[in-house]
Amino acid sequence: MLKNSEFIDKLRSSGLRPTKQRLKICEVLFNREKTFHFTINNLASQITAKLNEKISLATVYNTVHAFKKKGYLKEISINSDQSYFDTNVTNHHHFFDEDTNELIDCDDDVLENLSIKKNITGKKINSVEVLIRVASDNQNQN
Amino acid sequence: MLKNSEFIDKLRSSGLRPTKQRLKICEVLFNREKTFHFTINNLASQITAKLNEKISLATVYNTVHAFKKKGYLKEISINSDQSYFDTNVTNHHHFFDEDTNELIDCDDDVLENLSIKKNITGKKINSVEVLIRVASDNQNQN
DNA sequence: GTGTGTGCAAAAGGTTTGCAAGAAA
DNA sequence: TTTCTTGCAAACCTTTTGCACACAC
Repeated sequence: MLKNSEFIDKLRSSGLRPTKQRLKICEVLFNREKTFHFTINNLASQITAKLNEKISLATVYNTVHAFKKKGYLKEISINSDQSYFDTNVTNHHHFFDEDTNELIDCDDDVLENLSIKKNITGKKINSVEVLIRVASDNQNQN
Repeated sequence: MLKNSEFIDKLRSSGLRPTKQRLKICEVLFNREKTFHFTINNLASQITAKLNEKISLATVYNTVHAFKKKGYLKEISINSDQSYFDTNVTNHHHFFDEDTNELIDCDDDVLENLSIKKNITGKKINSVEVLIRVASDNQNQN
């Protein structure tokens, strides 16, 4: 629940100009109690719905990528036709509900003592992502 | 290292007609010592290279999806502009080398005692995928 | 003023689809 | 002969790009 002036500071301190569009996007992304997951289209719709205003898709893409680069957003790996992002940038994992295409955060106690015992020589680990795919219990798979 | 007649049986028993194209794709995918990772374009190139023959991209897509559906292939979740598949359909995890866009299988001892302690109510777990992104140790991330 | 950001439309790139011709059963 | 499969091109959809205009500094 940040104020507009806080967004302006945040952007400026990252070297991003606080433009009208970026502030709108901040408002939709960060001015809420809980973190959440979204796709670009998803986000564009929310901007239109919440703010009664349209921002060019190209600008939404630009901004989301800029925010990701600055560490304000995380991209989640799912095989899907579109990219999912998360405003929760802390280290955590996900359930993916294949019935609804919904992403759900894992609580810390879902995956206790996950640890990587070995690594590729000469490489450093950038991230460890666990995705647990779930579906309705009585669903016919085929 | 399967023979052609084995592919024919395998396909027929899955309800897939053993067409010339599917057998060629089987040959490239399964007639080798080790399992491997590929993208569709990747696979199409290998078909052209190894068999000196071109198979329509649409057919490659069809076949790969049919094989995935039958459980002969696994799709790997990576945020990338294309889909990665694995001929190793056993339960295992991956490193993804962000420098080279290369997938590498995790040995079993990389992730010991990984276990899911809780699940979403009313859902069953279809899969648990761990992706460890790595990059060159001295790479400047920005 | 200078450099960055925006927005539109067009392009790109991977994937899917429609449909007619061909092959398997 | 009936059904499934192939192959091509076109369609599709998400994402990226080029460029002129506008805005932040």
